[in-house]
Amino acid sequence: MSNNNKVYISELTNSVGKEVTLAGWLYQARSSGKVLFLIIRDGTGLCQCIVEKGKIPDELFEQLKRLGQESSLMLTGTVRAEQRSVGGYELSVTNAEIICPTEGYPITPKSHGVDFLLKNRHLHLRSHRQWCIGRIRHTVIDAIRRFFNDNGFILIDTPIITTIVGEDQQSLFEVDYFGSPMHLAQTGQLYVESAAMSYGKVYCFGPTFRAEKSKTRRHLTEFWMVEPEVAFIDLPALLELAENFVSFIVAQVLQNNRSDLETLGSDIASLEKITPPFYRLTYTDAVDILTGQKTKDFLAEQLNDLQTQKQQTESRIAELETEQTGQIKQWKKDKIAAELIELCAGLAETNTKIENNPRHAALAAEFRWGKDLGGSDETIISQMHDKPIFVTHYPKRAKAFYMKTDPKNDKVVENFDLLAPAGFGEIIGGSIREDDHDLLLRRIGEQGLNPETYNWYLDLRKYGSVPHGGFGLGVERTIAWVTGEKHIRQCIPFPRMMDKVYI
RNA sequence: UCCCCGAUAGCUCAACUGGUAGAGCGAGCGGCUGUUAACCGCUAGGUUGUAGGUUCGAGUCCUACUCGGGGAGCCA
Repeated sequence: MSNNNKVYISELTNSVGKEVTLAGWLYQARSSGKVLFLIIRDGTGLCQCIVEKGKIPDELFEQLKRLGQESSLMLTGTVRAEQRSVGGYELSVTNAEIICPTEGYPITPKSHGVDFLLKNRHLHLRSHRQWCIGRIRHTVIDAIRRFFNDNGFILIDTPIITTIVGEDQQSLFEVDYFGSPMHLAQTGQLYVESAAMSYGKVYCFGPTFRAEKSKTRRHLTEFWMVEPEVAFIDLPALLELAENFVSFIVAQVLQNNRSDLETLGSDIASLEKITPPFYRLTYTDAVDILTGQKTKDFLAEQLNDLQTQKQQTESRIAELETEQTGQIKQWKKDKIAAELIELCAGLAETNTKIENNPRHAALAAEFRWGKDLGGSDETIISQMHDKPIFVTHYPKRAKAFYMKTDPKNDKVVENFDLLAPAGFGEIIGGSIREDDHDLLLRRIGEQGLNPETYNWYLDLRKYGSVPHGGFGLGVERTIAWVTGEKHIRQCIPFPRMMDKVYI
């Protein structure tokens, strides 16, 4: 077969009426006697290919009819616009070449469990949803680089094997470095700070490792983080940078991945609202909100909604169960059974929320100034807003040693978290850094860290110290928020979770 | 670290208070010229996570363990 007319599915719009060759994998196949409907994927999209008996040799028709899912093949035919077809185009096949016939591909077009799919992650990446998420991930990462590169930032690659504790000593991954204990980087921040004193505006972007014993939908032990750092910046300007940055990422995804977002069922209308300015709250405001009547009412209303939702689901389940016992076709029964499984899963989730609601309400009401905001507190604040929220000026004792004490109030630091809206929670943490040598040294001591390890970091405060600051954005959390994907593990090709690495 | 739930065919799940282990998908064979997770007929496919216990009898009850899911805590 000649490869001269080979095109990608994404380019079919330019080939209507022409004879072309597609090379790809069989994603799905249906047959209706003398017509085969083969859906092909080639990495750029899906295309339904029509094979009619009589238009190709009989022997080839029989081979194609028996072809298993994920067989690789090349199909030649004429391109036609077709509304009914996935992607909007169809290929009327005139010739075909089977490259590798496949039998027993484990991931079928039916539903599968989480564990099974993670064990088959190397194959699951081919599935349509995962493919869409991967394309959005690509856009997010490209947008991150583009934003900083176009705004005068210099990329600095920070080390992965390191001696310093950037965040928390409990969550370090130890590495045996020729007999000496070292660990994997929890952040590149301290290194980008020194680079900021050379270039002014810098960022690092790479994998980050945290051995947190957190088994939640928002945690990975290996994740990607981008950390800009700017010399001569104050907190208001840093917030402005962060909101422009996040808005740019969302805009790029909306521009480049609209069909992926649609496939995933993402909330596009909400994403379109993500423009500066974002909401700004101080930690103290947040505490007032959490302990105030508004939150009480909000949670009570939410509980009400959940109860209604629960009742609706339950009556629907009862309805289906009655229907199931009647005289109906077996396939119809199975459809009902499948719907029931889905409804029951939804019901379980609603029940968990109902169970958690009073607990979260109690936690919020009893919240006292000085504690770090818990996961549920963040969720509540984020649910009460339709745009991202900056929470600034946290109590000093809940935060890392390098954050600058607020000159106007020495109980708080000049930091911020950015909470994504609609209950998603934190995607950015950042701060102005302590630039006074003696204050920083004291903070290092207070945290029980060894000052000698930080000699080079303290040097930055000895030789031309300037006000500076930066933040870190979690890539997978951002992708999960933008796509509406429930679990962060779907947002990285090969996830590493607490106690669990599949492949 | 704690709490809750689960483990049955390759996959997703049934099997009421203990009584012969089933269905769909997938696989194989056959039918159907416009299917959208197509449909219809037939066939194959199981030591019910592991180890013990109770019982005439255990997928079902009890104990321990292993693995998984969800949540809490903790944490960007």
